[in-house]
Amino acid sequence: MTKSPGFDPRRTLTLRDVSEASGVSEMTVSRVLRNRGDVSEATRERVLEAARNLGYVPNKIAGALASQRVNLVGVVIPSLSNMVFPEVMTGISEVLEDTGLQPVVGVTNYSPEREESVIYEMLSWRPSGMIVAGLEHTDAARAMLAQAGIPIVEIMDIDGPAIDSAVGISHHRAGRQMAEAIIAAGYRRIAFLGTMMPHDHRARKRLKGFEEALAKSGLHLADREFYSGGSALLKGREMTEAVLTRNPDVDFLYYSNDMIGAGGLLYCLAQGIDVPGKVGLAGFNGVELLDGLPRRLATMDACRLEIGRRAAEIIAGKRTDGVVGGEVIELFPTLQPGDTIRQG
Amino acid sequence: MTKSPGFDPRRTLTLRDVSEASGVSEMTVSRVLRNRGDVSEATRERVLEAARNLGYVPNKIAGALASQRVNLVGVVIPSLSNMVFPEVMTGISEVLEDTGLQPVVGVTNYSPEREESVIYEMLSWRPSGMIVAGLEHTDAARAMLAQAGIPIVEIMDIDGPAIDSAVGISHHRAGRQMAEAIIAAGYRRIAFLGTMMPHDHRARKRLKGFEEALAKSGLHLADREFYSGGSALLKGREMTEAVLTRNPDVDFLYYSNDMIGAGGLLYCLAQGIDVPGKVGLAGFNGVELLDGLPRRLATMDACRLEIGRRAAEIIAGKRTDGVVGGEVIELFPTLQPGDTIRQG
DNA sequence: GGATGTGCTGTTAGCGGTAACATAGCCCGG
DNA sequence: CCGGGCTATGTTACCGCTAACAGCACATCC
Repeated sequence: MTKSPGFDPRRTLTLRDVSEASGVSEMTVSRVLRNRGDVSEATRERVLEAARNLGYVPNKIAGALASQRVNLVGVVIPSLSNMVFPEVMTGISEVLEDTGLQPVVGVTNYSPEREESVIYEMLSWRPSGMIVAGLEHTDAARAMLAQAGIPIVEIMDIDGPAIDSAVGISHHRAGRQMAEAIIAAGYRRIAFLGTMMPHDHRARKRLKGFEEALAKSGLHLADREFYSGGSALLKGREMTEAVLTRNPDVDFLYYSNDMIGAGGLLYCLAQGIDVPGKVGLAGFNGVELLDGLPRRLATMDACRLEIGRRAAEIIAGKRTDGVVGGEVIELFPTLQPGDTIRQG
Repeated sequence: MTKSPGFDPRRTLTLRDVSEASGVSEMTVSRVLRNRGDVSEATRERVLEAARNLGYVPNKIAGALASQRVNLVGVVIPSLSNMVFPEVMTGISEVLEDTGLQPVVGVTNYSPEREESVIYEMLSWRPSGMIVAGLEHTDAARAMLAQAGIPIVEIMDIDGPAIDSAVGISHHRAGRQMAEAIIAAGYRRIAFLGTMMPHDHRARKRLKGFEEALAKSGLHLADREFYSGGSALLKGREMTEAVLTRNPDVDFLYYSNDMIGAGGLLYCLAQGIDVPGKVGLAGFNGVELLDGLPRRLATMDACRLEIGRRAAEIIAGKRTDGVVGGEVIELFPTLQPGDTIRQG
């Protein structure tokens, strides 16, 4: 027994069904449904009513093939679970909302191979544009994107050559700035705690900038600790304990993201360690979560919302302009010292 | 000046281009690219080489239209930013990975109207199946889904009638169980702290079950506090302070999610309140984040990963089976007492 | 030797829409 | 009363690919 009601909608509906039900040509129905071209008010209503009664849902596959237009924007990001990309998505959606464009996300889990295949899949749907996180891609992926003939925006990072357009911050500079602030505050025995993912290029660039700035002041990392997987908050705690046990005279902990930084902060507070007096702490991203912690962790916001917005604007704009040249937009994150860096 | 290399890829490539480049018919190229039907090893290689050289990316729009098959599964969820749905997505992706099916997410922000339009958009791409969070939808949305002629799986919740299949837990029961555990532990003056979103039906059902269980023991909520927006961790803190100030003799705080529960826990610890002696706490979801907290918050996991997996399995299975009837799978969350409920 | 595969490739006819171009009715001015 | 310019609708030819079938060469079997 099927669960369908009285009449049988076995075959999926097409324009023809609506056209027959309303006594006009398929073309007229198409026009009504897309609000394009002139249709008399009378027929418009007749058609809409017929469509509604039948429960007709247009077939975008056919429409897209015929019109050579697809109102989709591919968004390729490494992960959904770290609070940073959802916010980028929010920015993108906000802007795309009233452009008729729709974002479609693909997740790569920081794997270049997976990214390549996600990009391939997406391009095979012939989207109107692509937004891809990062500047590092396989050669094949880069080639596909370059040849696609649609606007491409690489986001988050601008430390490197872009395929077309790019919107992001300089992670290298961000790392440097943080190091400078830490040194200025008088810390000298500085440790780094971060992810082990070889493909988190942005974390890597921050660390590089950070170390360069240390070197400029004649310093080098006193210790470093890496992790992968698991609860970032817990890992932050554990790593912090490991570093402070191994190296009790370390006076600053620089975390590659806020989540492990928060874990570290909670650990220090629980141990009664004087923060920021004896040990200073800093993370990266400016995630909302920090607002709820007992003490404000120093961080640097990554302009995530703004990056999403700008990227979407480029896609939406280019579609109308037909502009060819790529533009690179650099955003500047602000250092939020919070309460975990000594003032002075 | 265009940024294209030597030859000009102005027109996007089609099967014909590959067919001409390799000297076989379009059909043969199509067969090679899809690994379907017999093609001699010699031609297969010739075709693949030509395709690779040209940088050909198949047009799935055309393919889908011709074959009447779309390897997409629509996933409609209320939000990406609360850590619960990303995990569901993980489960879905895991299972879909090797079925040739691909998930496409749509986000509704807990708005029924937005959900309706997201569903409409998705159905217009004629996906192979749909996974939709929750059982509550507009009449129109429900009708569209029912008529679509594809497997529909409603997830997260099973307290109500499903359109087709459903995978989830009983939030009503979950609320009840938590109340029973709390009462059994000897708490009597119990407050609820949660979201204000009228469309978070699952939180609502948990509260309902919770109150019913209280009533059965002759109890009723001593206080309640609602919020919306902002950092959940911070809100949890603030709400907890508000409740405990207004009502100093409250001895248990039941939170509608782990994030505000975590905020509350941090607040209580900072205030030196005896947890779970003077005040007990419990949240809901079993998010990973809790692992990193100074004390383990009592919670109930919502089986998110498992829900995603099962839902995807139903979609993947039905496609091959052609089974019609809908199945309802109830999962049973386990109560994790943590350290914030007195041990009786 | 003719029937019967079997392995490979090509041909034809759409899939369900839409762009572009008719066409038909109507109003208008001269 | 005719040409011209509407507005409202219909016709035709695809969009790029694939299902289904057809064809052909060669091997196999009685």
